[in-house]
Amino acid sequence: MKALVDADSFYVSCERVFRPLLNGRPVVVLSNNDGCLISCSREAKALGLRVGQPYFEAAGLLTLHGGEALSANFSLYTDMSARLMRTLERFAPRVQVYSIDEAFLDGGSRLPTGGEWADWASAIRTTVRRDTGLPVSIGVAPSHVLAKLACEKQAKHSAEGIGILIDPTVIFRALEETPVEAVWGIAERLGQRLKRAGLWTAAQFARAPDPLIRRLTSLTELRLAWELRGVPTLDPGDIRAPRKTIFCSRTFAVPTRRWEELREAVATYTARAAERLRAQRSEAGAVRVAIRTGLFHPDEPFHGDAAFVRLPAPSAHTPTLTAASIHALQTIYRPGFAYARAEVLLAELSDARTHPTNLFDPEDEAKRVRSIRLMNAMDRINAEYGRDTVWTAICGRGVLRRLRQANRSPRYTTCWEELPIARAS
DNA sequence: TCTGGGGTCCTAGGACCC
DNA sequence: TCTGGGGTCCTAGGACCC
Repeated sequence: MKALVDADSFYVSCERVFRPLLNGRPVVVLSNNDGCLISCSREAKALGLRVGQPYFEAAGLLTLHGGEALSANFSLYTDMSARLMRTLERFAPRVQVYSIDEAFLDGGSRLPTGGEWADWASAIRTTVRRDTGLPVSIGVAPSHVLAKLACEKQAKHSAEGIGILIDPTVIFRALEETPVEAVWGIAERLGQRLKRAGLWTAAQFARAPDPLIRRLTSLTELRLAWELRGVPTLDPGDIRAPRKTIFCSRTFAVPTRRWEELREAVATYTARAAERLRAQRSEAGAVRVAIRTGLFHPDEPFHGDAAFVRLPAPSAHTPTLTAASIHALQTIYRPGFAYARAEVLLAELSDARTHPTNLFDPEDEAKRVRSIRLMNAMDRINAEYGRDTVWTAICGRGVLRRLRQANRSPRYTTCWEELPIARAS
């Protein structure tokens, strides 16, 4: 049996833990630059607001109903997520962290059987609420996709916040009531393709012959069908496992035509990505840089391009990676365009601990060891005294580094200066 | 005026090899 | 008219997730 634990409106709930006055009101959390909605409270959803919607479309309605929009505070959310996952580890031998706000708990000898699933799930909800302040919904079923369905279709709509899909007739009824594009892993495009072939509901999809599914879609969707039949075929992975690629990108608060500013941005994103690279003890074998102009200005000429550069040897050394990414940028930059976004991708990652020692060139090897020590020192200083305490000069302090964040809450749990203060009254 | 930032997996097709 | 058969590796792009 699998259980999916999913925090309700996670980012909004994190904010509410420290500002209970936000409870019961329409609240949204915004993406970087206060661009889009990335989390909506139940009350905000009731107003018709949706994740992904641009903020300027939602602002009026939100104000009208006494709502509030908060800038994203990822330091807070990341820390709250870690607290949530630690709490869940008390309830199952195996916890697979699937995203910042979801985890699968896997059945084991410590889990109850039969009719006790609801009690077990209920205990999890109570404990998480007490220890972290976060509301969660829980779905229990024989496979990951069914657990997700139990969570989305039943738990989220019930007062208890718990959905159980174990009995085959109950499962089948739930599948009949679920449109095929509401299945986890099937979105609009695939949904249309399946419906054109007559598969309108999750039940029809699950019962379709394998060759038909395979002809219409890929292997991924065939596995989904098996999951809906109650056979686990998916390994949802764990976000704490080492990443295979590391990505850092931003849309600029103000577009730029200047090479120097673009170079600063690319250098900065490379440094950020390299920091995460070292945190997971990896090295990158290649760097990919992409830039593009804005998407929403039809009068501005469009240009977008990407370049992939392979390094002579895998590296986690920020200056080495930066030199590669700036070289890549040089090959794609075209003067005169108003660039609105840059991306840096570190690829071909390998384990830094297995980097072969260069026995034949002791000098080169000594240089490599020194560079690792330097990077470690930089990371430790920035961890202790704040992210931008030391940085490489090419990153600059340019305008592109700043984001619009009109309404960011304090980093209540990760910054001494911003701890909440309790006063006796 | 104002539209995010991460990831994963799969497939098709091109280039190349013998 | 008729133009092999088997492989690998790489990349772009599609589709999905939160």
